[in-house]
Amino acid sequence: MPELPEVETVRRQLINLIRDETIARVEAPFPPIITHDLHWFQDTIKDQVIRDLDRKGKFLIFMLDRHAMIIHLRMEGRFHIKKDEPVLKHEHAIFHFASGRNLRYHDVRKFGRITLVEKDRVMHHPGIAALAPEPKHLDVNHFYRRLKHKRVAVKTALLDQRLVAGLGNIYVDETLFHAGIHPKRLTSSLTKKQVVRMVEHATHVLARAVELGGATIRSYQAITGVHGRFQNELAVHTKKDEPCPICQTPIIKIKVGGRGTYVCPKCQQ
DNA sequence: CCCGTGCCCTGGCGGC
DNA sequence: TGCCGCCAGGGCACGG
Repeated sequence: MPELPEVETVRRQLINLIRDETIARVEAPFPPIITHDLHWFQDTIKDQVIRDLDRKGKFLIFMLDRHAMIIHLRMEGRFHIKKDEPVLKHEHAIFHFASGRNLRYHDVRKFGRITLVEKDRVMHHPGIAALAPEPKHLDVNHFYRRLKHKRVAVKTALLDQRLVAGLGNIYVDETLFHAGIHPKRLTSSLTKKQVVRMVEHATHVLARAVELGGATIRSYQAITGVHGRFQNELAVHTKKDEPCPICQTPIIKIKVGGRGTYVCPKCQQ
């Protein structure tokens, strides 16, 4: 669920809490979260200092001394800063700092992944290497040409991080609503004008959501006690049977590419 | 190469 | 009240 705005919110909040902390020890009660031999990971990360926290698409990148730790939160990964509290059921990695505090990675569904690479190899991480630019940095002509040559639903294309980075289920539904485009439309049938409009709305929706600290729906929460406010501005996502904010027609929920999708059947043709 | 499907995983919810 | 079965979904592996 965390998409670009939620991951960016986590990044902004977390960096102020962990910058300059030294990682003294790592516990991993559920080792598969870490995509390496656990002992190698623990030995390699030990004594490195957290210098910065970056983001590429939905990936968080902890910049250490010699290595970068790349974390994808997937559906419901989150972080908490704690001290001596007991380890909870869904805390799958605990980074103990020399200061006595620790950073805990919490993930009920265990979908998230943690990878450690040498700093100059970040761009070789397969997920990051394949990332397209975010909407605000897209070359619209190039994007339009790529869409022209595909035979997939536009929603499927917008979710494909190799075509455009940062959008997930929530922001794709919102983008397509504001652009007045039906999620099942084939990308090859879109006009240049529609693609331009779509990219503009994606850019705007993401920027506005970042401004509001992301959307808090279902389980997403950035850091303990902190809630985003973008959910108050959602036009269609999660709004089944509620009136369309433009034409009052009830919003319907359909499936597109296996994903739950909210649409105004009148505004989106 | 392109596209569709299934997998990972668990809490929550609907149905009875 | 309790239990069963199914759904949610980002990224990736796999197969046609």
